[in-house]
Amino acid sequence: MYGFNTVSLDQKGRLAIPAKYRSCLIDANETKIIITKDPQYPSLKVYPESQWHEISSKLESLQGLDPIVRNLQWTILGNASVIEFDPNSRMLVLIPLELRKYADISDQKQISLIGMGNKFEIWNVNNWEMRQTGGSLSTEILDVVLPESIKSMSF
Amino acid sequence: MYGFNTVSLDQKGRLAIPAKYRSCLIDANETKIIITKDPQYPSLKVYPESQWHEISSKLESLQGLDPIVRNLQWTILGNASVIEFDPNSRMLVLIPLELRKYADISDQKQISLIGMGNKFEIWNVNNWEMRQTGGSLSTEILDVVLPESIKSMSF
DNA sequence: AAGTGAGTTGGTCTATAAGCCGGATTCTGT
DNA sequence: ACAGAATCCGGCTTATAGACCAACTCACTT
Repeated sequence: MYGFNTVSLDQKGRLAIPAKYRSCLIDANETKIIITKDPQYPSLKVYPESQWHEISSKLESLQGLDPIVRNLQWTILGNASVIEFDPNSRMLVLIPLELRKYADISDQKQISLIGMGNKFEIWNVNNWEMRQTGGSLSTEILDVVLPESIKSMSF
Repeated sequence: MYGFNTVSLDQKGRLAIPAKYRSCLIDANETKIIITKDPQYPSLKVYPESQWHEISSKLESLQGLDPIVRNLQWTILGNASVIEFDPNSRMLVLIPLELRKYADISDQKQISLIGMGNKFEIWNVNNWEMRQTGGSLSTEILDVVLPESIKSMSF
């Protein structure tokens, strides 16, 4: 799952996974994807199930009453939407309104998909453009000094 | 058990566990859940029995005269409410008034449920909204420097 | 230029949650 | 101890949101 795509959301907020990504998922025998918030930027991340399993178990094992850790857990785990799909279908997935609002795509028709190998990201077209050209985004969510324990982790 | 839900309490303070969570509990052969206070924030935590067993035994084994530890034990263990449910029903559970007051949902119709994998949390909708957007909550309970012994634990 | 595959849209149907209601059990007061 | 009342618990009905299905259009390929 690599590369850039511009696709459209329909009026119901549904996204059809592009064929390129779809075939990757099928080849890897994935049957579920998980959509959740990106803790740093106003965007969404989409993981195949196996990948999600890694992420979430790492995150859940981060114990502690540290507010930053709890924030990460809330953001990523607490907003995860698990979606099971039929490999034969078009993989039409409904992105929950809460997540659409977060990524600022609730009233957008066009959105950007960015393939990152084992996951892909969903961006507001304008925000992605700004990020590419070094402009400032409408919001940057997590802007704190991370504890060493999680600095080296990827989500 | 992942993701965000807004559900309603009925006039008597009862909560119907959402189907998403319900199926997870059934799959894991759980028949009891434990509701208790979150020591840090005005919210409640709901554990399936097996998970609770881990948490509570860790917490009970913490010996010492440290006031913070005793506080944690009082808050978490002392407020735990064990609820047995029928896997065939809607899993309607009555949240004790004391706990409803604590989470500031005693006169609320809508509440937020946040799935955290092996547990989920119950929040006042407004408090959750504030937390998400970085605003301040009506109360933050435990805001102290934690001893090393419990810093690494999660409840 | 036609056919195939992908993207998009709309409609329908089912599963789930919310509200209502009645029965049962417990607690209290006499 | 018994009766009344209040609280707790399960079932039933209705409305709605989400999942499924099918068709249409556009673009690309041969």
